[in-house]
Amino acid sequence: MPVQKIEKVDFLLRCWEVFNRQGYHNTSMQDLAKATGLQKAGLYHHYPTKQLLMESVLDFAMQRFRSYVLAVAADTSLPVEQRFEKMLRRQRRLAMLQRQGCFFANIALETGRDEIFNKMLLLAMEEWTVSLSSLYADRFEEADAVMEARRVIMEYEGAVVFYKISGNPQYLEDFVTRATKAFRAVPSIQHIHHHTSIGI
Amino acid sequence: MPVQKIEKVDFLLRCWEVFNRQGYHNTSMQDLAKATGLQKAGLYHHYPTKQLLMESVLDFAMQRFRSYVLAVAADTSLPVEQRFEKMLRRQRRLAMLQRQGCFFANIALETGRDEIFNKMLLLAMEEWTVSLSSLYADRFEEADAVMEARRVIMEYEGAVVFYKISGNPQYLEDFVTRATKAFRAVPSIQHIHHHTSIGI
Amino acid sequence: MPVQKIEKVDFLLRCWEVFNRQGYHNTSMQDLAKATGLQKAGLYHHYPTKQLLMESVLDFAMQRFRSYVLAVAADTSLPVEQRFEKMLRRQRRLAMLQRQGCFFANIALETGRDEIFNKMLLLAMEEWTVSLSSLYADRFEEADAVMEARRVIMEYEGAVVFYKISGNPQYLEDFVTRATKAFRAVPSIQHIHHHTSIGI
Amino acid sequence: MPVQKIEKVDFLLRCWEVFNRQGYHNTSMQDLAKATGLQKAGLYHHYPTKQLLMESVLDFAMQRFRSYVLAVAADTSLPVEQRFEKMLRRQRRLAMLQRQGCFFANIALETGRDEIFNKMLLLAMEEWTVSLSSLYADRFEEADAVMEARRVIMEYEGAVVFYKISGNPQYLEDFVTRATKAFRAVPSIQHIHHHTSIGI
DNA sequence: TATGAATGAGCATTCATTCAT
DNA sequence: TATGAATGAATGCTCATTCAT
Repeated sequence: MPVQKIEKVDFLLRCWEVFNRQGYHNTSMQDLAKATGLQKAGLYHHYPTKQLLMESVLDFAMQRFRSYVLAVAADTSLPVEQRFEKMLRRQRRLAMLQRQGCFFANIALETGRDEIFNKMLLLAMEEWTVSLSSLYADRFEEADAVMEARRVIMEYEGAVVFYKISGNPQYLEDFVTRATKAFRAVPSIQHIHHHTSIGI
Repeated sequence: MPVQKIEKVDFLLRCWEVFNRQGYHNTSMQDLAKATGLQKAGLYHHYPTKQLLMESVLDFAMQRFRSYVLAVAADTSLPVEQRFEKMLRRQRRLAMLQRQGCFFANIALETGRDEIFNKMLLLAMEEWTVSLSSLYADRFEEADAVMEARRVIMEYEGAVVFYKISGNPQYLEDFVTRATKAFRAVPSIQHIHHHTSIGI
Repeated sequence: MPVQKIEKVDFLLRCWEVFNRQGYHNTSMQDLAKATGLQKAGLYHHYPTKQLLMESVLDFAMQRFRSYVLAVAADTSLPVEQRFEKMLRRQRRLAMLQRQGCFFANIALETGRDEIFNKMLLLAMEEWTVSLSSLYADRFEEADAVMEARRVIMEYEGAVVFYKISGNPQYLEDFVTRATKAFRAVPSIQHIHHHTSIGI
Repeated sequence: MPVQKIEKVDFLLRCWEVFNRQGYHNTSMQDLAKATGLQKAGLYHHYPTKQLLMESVLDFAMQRFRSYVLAVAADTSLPVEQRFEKMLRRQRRLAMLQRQGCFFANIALETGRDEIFNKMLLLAMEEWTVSLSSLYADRFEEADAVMEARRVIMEYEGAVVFYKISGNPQYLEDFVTRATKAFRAVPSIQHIHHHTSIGI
């Protein structure tokens, strides 16, 4: 019963854990009630349907993803390369929590055809892309940066598939190594721009 | 002797369609009965549990994937580049059938944590990797070919995630274009070997 | 607060009737729903499984047996012989309700090998034995009183078997007559004690 | 498939074991098929319904009971007391086979109200009574012998109830001891008759 | 004679949801 | 606001039985 804000966060966190572990359809309101300590009817007091509850959870998951992963990209106190690697490492760590993989992809593949959460999920994926592309913008032009960011996210999602069915974290580790090395291999264009602007 | 109401292949195909459309947990035996024209109890005459039925469906899906996608890699009547592109195009076409994406990834992300189909799924992904790496072997050494094949499959799976929540086939199209171009950009080592062997 | 559709005692009584009439395995939750006026799902709100429901019913049956049959043994307002006969008559009456016989024996023979209700059933039989032996204590020493009580209960259970397959209440009637006569034939040791104590 | 006589006996024996272990309602045709090695449809080839199959099994059980237990009473090569004890010992041994108790009583209490096997069961119980009373005829007049035989059978059935829920064979052992001792305690009237007839 | 396939009804149990208090 | 009680529909699975071959 989220009377205070802190309790609401805790409530959504627990729901997120259950949905992430069991999937959307395989999670019952009963499961959520048990996980949160509320009565089943209590859930309906706050969220009129399971679907709307899930939307709140997706929203909550995006907020957490933003502050834990995406925020790294904006942390200008670190050099770009370090920010890039740190982001990927955090994605990886997230996927390995109880071997749940990527929450967004889990729900995407399970419910994509139902068109039920697609709007939120696509927004999440696009925000992620924009965030990561802000790092690639140091090395590529705008359009290429976005494309490369999306490509790396795709690769990550695929790595998660291999990880999830094998339980082997090496797939994720290799992904981070590979992507980071590739990132470092591209020379910064910021530098060039700098020189140019100074030169003139 | 067996006076079946439906051919086994046809039966499994219909089940595959339903599972692919609705996912494992969200598909009921009733759904499968309706789709195949059998009674619920009739399903149980042939498959003792839903899980074992799904295993047969996974097996069937792998066979079809083998003959429709993986077989292309072995078709030496075509040059390597054409085989590569043809394979990816067929993967893409498969994903776009009723916007179902990749059957293996769908089930992987939905049931991965249950460890229920992981063995079969991992075998499928590895066979796919081996098949695709046989094309990369034309450009890379053994180890690198495998790694590059796996990387491309991962990218494909990620592209499918984007496709599934957006409905936009461009994600898949771009993937095919990108991967094919990258493949063509790498010079064949067959050529070099040839020269070398002749040179000596 | 609890806005129940049916009183708990009434609910358990109806379930007891059904189980007693049809046996454990041959009674479905549907049968119990119909008999109690609840929906099937409603039953599960109160009892998580059929087995646990049955345990509650067994408990309820024991309580009723206690207050209807066993209580007679403790009613010191009646002479021992009358209490003895009254107890047996009440057992008999119970067995003849809808020709159901002895609930405990019914369930015992049906589910005994499953070891599912044995603990409760044995407790019931032992309590019954203790209760009846308190009357025999007027005629026998402790150990013999218990043995004789158990023997008479056994004879009763056998009489019920004959009654149940024949529908002929004479078997039960004869049992009551026989046991009562035998009881009366044994001289009270209370009496002897009396004389002795006076004699000294 | 009882092609030969010996196979039919074996078939019925296996069915008897299953019914005795699981009860009538809790035994499925599937269970019987598995136990006998026949196909389910094969069972229906020989017995049109489960109920009729059970009737054959009851018949078979009675035959076996006759030759294993009741036959002892007719074995005039042994003195009456030994025949009596031997009969009870065999009953007891039968009840302890896999702790199944008395087949007739099991089915009686489970299905008695259904009136479905009562005719056969009552015949069995009466034949048993007659057989045992032939031994009591050595000690009692006709009517008393029958009554006493019935009473001892009842006591046995009750002992089986205690045995089945406790698993403790002492209940059966005590029954045999008690009944045998009581039998021996009654003087033979054969002797008296002899003297009388000779005397005149 | 024997059997694999099939079925309609039913099993214990769970679902998302509603409602009176 | 919170909850115990209730529900109609559905879940995976089993039942006794039938039928074509």
